[in-house]
Amino acid sequence: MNKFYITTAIDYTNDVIHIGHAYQKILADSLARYHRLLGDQTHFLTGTDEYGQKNEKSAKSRGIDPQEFVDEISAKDKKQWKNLNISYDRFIRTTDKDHKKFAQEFYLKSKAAGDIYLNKYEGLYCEGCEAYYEKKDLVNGKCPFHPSKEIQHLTEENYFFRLSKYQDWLEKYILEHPEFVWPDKKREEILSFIRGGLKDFSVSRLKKNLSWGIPVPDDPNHVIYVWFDALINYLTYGVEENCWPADVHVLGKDNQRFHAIYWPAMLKSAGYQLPKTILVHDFYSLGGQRISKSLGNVILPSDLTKKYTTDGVRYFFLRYGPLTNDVDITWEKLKEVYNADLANGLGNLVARVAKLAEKVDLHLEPRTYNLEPEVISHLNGFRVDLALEFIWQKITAADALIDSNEPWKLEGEKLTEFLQKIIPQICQIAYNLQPFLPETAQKIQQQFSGKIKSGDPLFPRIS
RNA sequence: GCCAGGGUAGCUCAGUGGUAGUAGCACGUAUUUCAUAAGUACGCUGUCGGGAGUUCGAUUCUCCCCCCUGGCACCA
Repeated sequence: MNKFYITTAIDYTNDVIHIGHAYQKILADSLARYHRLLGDQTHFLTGTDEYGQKNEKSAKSRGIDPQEFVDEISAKDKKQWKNLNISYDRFIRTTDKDHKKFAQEFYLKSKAAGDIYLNKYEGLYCEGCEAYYEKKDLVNGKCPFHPSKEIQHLTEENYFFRLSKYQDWLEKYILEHPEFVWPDKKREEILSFIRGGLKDFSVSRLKKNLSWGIPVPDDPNHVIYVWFDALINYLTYGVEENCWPADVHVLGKDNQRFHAIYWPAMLKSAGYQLPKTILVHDFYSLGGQRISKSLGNVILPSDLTKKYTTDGVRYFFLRYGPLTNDVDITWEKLKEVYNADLANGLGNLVARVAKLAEKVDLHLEPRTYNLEPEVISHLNGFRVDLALEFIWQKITAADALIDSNEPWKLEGEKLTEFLQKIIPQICQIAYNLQPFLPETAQKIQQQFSGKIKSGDPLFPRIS
């Protein structure tokens, strides 16, 4: 039996997730469901990233304890995922006990390898961004994002990870393993970044400045920097479940550098195998605007599912989502796709055939179905969009077959005969839809088993 | 500024050295009535970003220019 271990990025808990994050989870979920269908021993991990200054600050502004704060956000995220039918096997939180322990062990392993050392970090610090800036990045001596705040000149003692040591090794590794970063375009970006030179990065913060973090195990004055700790979540679960290395890390392009550069170097340092593929997807924009809290255009996945159903949203995202390109989303487009592909397409096909079958009181013998070779080949290459496009061609073909046979003019034996031909085709379509639209696939399979009845529309048309 | 990828029908995009597409949506016409005013068939529209060059011939190759997007380290 094959093993398949897939992860998503874990979401930062300073605020609830939005549709940008949702694309990633749905994508990973459909791949996980696909591998379960293949019979692979599948592990699907998602979760939340809960330490760091932003979390601590957000909690303070609400006047509550950080743990209480991240508990709340984490629970809200989980609700969103449930609403989208995300079939994760574990929801990991970086505040989980096993993760804390594992992250500390990892840190020590990397240190024992000689890759962690103490140094001084000097820099221009913006409190709003909770980040250091180079002088050249400032606008009139102020932070470009928080011009009202004063830039602070800080010196802080940090532990550093010796990333520079891994530069040549990593470049060679990526060249020799073209499947390591997907798609190609992103791999080129990573390579050019590596060639620009890798600098050591800090992996700790002083506890007196930031207490909300995992303690550095051999220095009580420090906590582990969020990035270093967060990446390790994949390994925490992977080692426990004995499914490391991961087959796919699914993440957004904002995270590609951390996953494609820091993470492999960290793993190499601590003596672990590298994940097989880093799948980097692009972003949604909303009516031409970047999705962001400050623009006030954040949409929750639950806002969309209310109107378009869970599978409706899954379909739209998977078929037309930002897999290898940024994609602009509008309510208008969503409605058009819903009506054209789901109501008029899949839903109507099922409805018209079910009604005909009901007329002759048809019973069908159970049959087995299989994934189409084209679907398999597209999914092995992560192209959920092309897989769905292929399935929709089958839907159109089924509609055309119905029209050319005019079954509504047939009666008795002849009608039964035709239905026995067309219904398995629809069931085959439903079988292939399982990774993408699990509820709908199941409904169709149920409707066409045993005594067939016409029922409520799968996707009522929206005007 | 540097690097990468793009600019093709109203929209989203595919594509090729021989006056563009088997594409989907939208639109139009016909047709059908089993179905969610759904389906099917047929059709419409484009100076293929601008200019120059190579070529018998370029949307496709080369050069220049314009525009868009992304990356250019501690932004989960």
